[in-house]
Amino acid sequence: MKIYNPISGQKEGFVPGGDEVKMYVCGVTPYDSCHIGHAMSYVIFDVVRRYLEFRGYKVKHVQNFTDIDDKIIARANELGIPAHELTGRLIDEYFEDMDALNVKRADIYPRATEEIPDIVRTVQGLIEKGHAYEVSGDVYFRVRSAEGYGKLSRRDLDEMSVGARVEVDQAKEYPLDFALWKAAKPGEPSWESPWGGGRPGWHIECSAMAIKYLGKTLDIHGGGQDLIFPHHENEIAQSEAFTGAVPFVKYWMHNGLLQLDQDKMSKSLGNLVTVRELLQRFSADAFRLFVLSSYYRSPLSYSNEGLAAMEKGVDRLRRAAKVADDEAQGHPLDAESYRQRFVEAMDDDFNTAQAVATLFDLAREINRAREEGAPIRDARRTLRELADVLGLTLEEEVHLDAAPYIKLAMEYELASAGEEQPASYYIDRLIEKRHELRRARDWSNADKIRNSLAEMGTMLEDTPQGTKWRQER
RNA sequence: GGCGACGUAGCCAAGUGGUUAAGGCGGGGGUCUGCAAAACCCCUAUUCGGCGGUUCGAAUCCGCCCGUCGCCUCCA
Repeated sequence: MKIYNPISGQKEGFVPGGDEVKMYVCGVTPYDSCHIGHAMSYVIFDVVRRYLEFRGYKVKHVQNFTDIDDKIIARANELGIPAHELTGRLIDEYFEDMDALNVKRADIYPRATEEIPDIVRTVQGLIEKGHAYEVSGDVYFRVRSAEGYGKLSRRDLDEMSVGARVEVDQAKEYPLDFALWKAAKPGEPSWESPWGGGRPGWHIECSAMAIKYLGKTLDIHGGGQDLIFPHHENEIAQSEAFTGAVPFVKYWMHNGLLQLDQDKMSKSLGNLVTVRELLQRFSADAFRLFVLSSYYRSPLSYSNEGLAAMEKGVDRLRRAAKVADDEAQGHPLDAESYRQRFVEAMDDDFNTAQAVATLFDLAREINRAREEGAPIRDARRTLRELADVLGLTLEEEVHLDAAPYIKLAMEYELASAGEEQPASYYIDRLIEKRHELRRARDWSNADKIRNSLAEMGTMLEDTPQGTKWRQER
């Protein structure tokens, strides 16, 4: 396997440090609902994790919640609730959203507020080693003391136009020094520390938690490209300074950002689509396919048209994965070459676009073999297995409101008012009715039923095994 | 201003030195069907933003130009 390493700028062979792949993914700061940019990132790293497991690696996956920061405090104040109540609520929502997207849960989800002792210990260690200093209750990291600062984001301290966009804080020794610990202002949530009441700075909790749960050296550390600077650069600086182990991370992975209407989708710009809004219109499979049809490092532009196209595509895969096997005779379709292509693609820095293409080719081959009457059971199983590596369930998500179907069934005297069978019951009745009409060669009335159902998104297909229906979104 | 990406068919998107430039969506034609739908088959970029250069050979390497975007500030 090869993974692109942003520090060297090249794809490098993947060799984990031990038996277990140590993987850390930057989690969310829960001050608002998850949007599809987050979803994209977590889908990508979910696939990284699934693929590693598929390849036989044992993976320990840790993902944090930064559940204390300025925005959380501001938002909680706005809503008039304690910060922990806000974050608790949003973390629950996060899990619901990710479950709906079929994102596997990480092994551990540490929260900054529950790791304060370790964070304090880390800050203290950095002070003792001369990499950090305290100024009236705040503690800053001494960027100048960090070996190779800027190696991830390719920045040179001397060339950075300090203060060009941010006001320089006079308390710091050096403008780019960043806060490890922030003294609490009155009324803010705070924790005790050797420097008085306060809370952790943004970057330190990731280092403290990663080191605590995964050790001094991580195999994979993931996040959005927007985290490269300053977040990940600072994580490297403080982690390496604290543990002395270099590198802190063997393979950094950064996903390109999701764009909407030409701009990056972000909370601060307000141009976002939440995961819930997305899932009202499209299936999780369609979204995953959308994300996985391009390279994880490239930016991607969200559009409803694009998602709709993926919905059609995923439908093809679903059908191929579902088709009946019958009692086919002859040489079974061998899907081994497709599995190989899939593995080859994924081995090359998770080339999911090629992997997806392989799935479509296999689907076509399955359909063709079925038409020729060859056994396809094994091939279908392979399709499902490979789809699962990409987190695609290939299951239809049908939840129909029975009311319009009852109404239609009543027109044909197939139901009476007050009945409450599920929608599928009435669809079956209507299909039977249509059969009668077709047997009587009353095509126009038979077509009328089919058209009425189609208007509700229920599409009929006449096959040798009888009439089947499926629901379109 | 500094750093970094990217520009491939109607749309999305792989491919990064050498047989016919993946795949999806859309479009056209056909097979099947009462008609459809689904599925399958065929077609849909002689060409990879533009101009030069290196090379036996470039979408792929180099230079310049044009255009788009991200980061440099909270962000997945």
